[in-house]
Amino acid sequence: MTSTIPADTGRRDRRRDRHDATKREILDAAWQMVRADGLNALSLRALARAVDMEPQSLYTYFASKHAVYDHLFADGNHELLTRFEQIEISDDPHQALCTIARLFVTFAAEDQARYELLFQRTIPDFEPSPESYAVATEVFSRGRSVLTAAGLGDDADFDLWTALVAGLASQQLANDPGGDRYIRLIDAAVAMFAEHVFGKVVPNPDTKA
Amino acid sequence: MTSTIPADTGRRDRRRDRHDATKREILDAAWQMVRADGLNALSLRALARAVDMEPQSLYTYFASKHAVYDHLFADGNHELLTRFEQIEISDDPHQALCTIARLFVTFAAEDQARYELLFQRTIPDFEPSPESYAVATEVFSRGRSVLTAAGLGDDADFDLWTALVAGLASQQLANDPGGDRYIRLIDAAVAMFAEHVFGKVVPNPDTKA
DNA sequence: CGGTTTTCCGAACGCTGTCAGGATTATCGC
DNA sequence: GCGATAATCCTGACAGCGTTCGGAAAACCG
Repeated sequence: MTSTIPADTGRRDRRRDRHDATKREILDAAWQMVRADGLNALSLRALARAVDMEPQSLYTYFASKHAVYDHLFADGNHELLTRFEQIEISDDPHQALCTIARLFVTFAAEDQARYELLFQRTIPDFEPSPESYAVATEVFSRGRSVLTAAGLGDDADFDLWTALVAGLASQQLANDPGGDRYIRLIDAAVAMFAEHVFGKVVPNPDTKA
Repeated sequence: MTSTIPADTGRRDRRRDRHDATKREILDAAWQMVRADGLNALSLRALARAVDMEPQSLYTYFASKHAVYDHLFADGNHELLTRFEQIEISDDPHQALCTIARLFVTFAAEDQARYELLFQRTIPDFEPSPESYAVATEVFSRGRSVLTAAGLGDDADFDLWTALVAGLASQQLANDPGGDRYIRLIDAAVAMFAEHVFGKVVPNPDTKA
């Protein structure tokens, strides 16, 4: 983090570093609050209190409340993107689908507020900025490329896939938050999907009841 | 509407009738507003303006803003319940599944605000009252009974089913509001599900690439 | 140190849901 | 129809919200 080399160019940057650090601190506090009280319950006054500021001072770092949401949106997508990069995708199509489905559903189930922010339109007029949306698009295309690598180029198949995975995630959060009632259906769901799109019944010991 | 018979018991009821009529009028205005501006954008002051009242007068009819949401919640579930009762369910399991899936997804796609209210937790601290929740439960059990009639008694199968249908609905609203990009996948999705749970491959020309 | 930029805060505006108290209105028993 | 009663409505107000303005304070620069 803190470089020991006092570079020539590092003078003007120090202010920017401090600025970004404070920004990060505010965002972390915001995450904590939305996780505790829900996405829509976030208040700038409470957020300022959490970071020991007056509410107006937040406007030094964020142009508006929506800008805070926007950075949280980008945060969440970056996190998901990182997980995509860290994970190893099998050559076996069925296995690859299982991996990616599990990745997404568990990611969604971890944090209700984050899920709402990233995948639902919970906040009245919020629309991600182009920069934040670009991250989301990157995540999306990564997921899509895994599907095509598995031999699924058809748009309808992909839409069906996203519907299936999104359904598992949303039901998990809505009907069994903190549990695994729908998470443990992932393998069966993927098997169902694979049977359908690959046309053949793939032997899968995990799906046996 | 206006009965010509001045019944003996109809004296004290007239007040109640007027009361309920105004309530209905307020709720209709509320529906209109949430449909136009989103569920969370509803304001009691704007609502009062729409029905030509002072904001405080609304409290004669509803104990709080949440109470308004609660009645909208019950409204929506009643509507869905009505559709369930009006529709004819085929004896053929596959056909029955198609019907019920189409019923639900189109219902969801019709009204984003209603969908959020009924099936997502968009409003910070809203929780339906026991009476309203009872309607939702009734809807749920109707859906479930159709599934069992189709020969699906397994809990996991039912959860997979709800996830699939909910996924189609949520994706339709999120990615193609007003369109039919996911609605037209319903038959394919049901076929996929039927193949999986009934164990046999049903001939379905639609899923061919 | 002087000058510049960044950060912070006091005050305020219009909005929100909600409560208390009184006036107005509609209904009831007679 | 009249007085009593209950339902309805409005005036006024409170605390909280996101946000803006203008100036003070602080940090940084040469």
